[in-house]
Amino acid sequence: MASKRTRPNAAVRDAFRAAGERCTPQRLAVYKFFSQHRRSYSIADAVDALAAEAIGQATVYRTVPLLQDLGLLSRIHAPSGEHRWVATRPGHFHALACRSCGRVEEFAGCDLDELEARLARRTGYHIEGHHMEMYGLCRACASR
Amino acid sequence: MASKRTRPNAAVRDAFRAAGERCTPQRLAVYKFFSQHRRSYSIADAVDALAAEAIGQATVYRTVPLLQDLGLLSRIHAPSGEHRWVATRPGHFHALACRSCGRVEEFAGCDLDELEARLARRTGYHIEGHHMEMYGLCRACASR
DNA sequence: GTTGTTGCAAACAGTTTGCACGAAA
DNA sequence: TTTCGTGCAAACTGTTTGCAACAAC
Repeated sequence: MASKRTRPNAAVRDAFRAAGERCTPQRLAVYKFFSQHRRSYSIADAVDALAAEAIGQATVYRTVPLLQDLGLLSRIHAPSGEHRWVATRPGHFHALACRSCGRVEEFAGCDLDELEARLARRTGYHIEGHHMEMYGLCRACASR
Repeated sequence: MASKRTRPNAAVRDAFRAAGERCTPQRLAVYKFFSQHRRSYSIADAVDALAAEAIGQATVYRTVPLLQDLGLLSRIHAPSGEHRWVATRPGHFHALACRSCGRVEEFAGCDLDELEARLARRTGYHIEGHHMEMYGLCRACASR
């Protein structure tokens, strides 16, 4: 199950290579941090945790957008406005996030094509994409 | 049409009163700034523009969340991650935003109830809400 | 060997806060 | 007259950058 969501080191390595980016232990560690659990983290979380491996905060700040460009990480918006990050498979992605523990479920089918077409017709906009997230409480947090 | 989207001073005044908040010229000016055009602005935009009326930035920073609580302002997320704000009617709100000029169209019907129910069933989450935005280019920006 | 990456610390930007004054109720 | 809001400036938080040493290729 985890193998469907996260990628083994070799695959991450290939993603770097394909993009002409160097594969360093620090970058692998940043990806590993975010992909260890199926949940979102703030950059501060990552900086704190990775300091234990002597990885500097500048490296974390530089690596997160890189992983995003490679499609390995996605930004989500907590209801509070805070930005958080989740390890994801490349491609269209939506999150259902628990606002209490940070746990995240991915889902793909969002059925927004028809709504998009209708809005485009009504407004004359050229619609390029959308951003959608659901939030609430996971089963464990709800029953607490 | 504008009267449907923005509110006359008296209505804004009432919104403050109803919430037990004082109605000051500064607060009215902040709301007026955001509601003047059907588009989104960053807080920096508001600070710059309102400095001309001798309104301090702390006041802007304090007033924006207040207007949000009153349902007069909504936060949207530019694809870049930047936060922007739009004057809106209270209630369920979605934005279709032009990423070039900042113009915003409101729409309400998002048809996500069924998807929400399906996800809740599948994941066991108690879903409290969602966040959805569309972005692209408005007609004017697309034909340029 | 060449080029890109890292860690550090300093710089920077955006946001919040303490306080004395002034305005709303 | 009391209470709350405002403006200013300082403080604070989160993020970015310059640079010398170092590691990937």
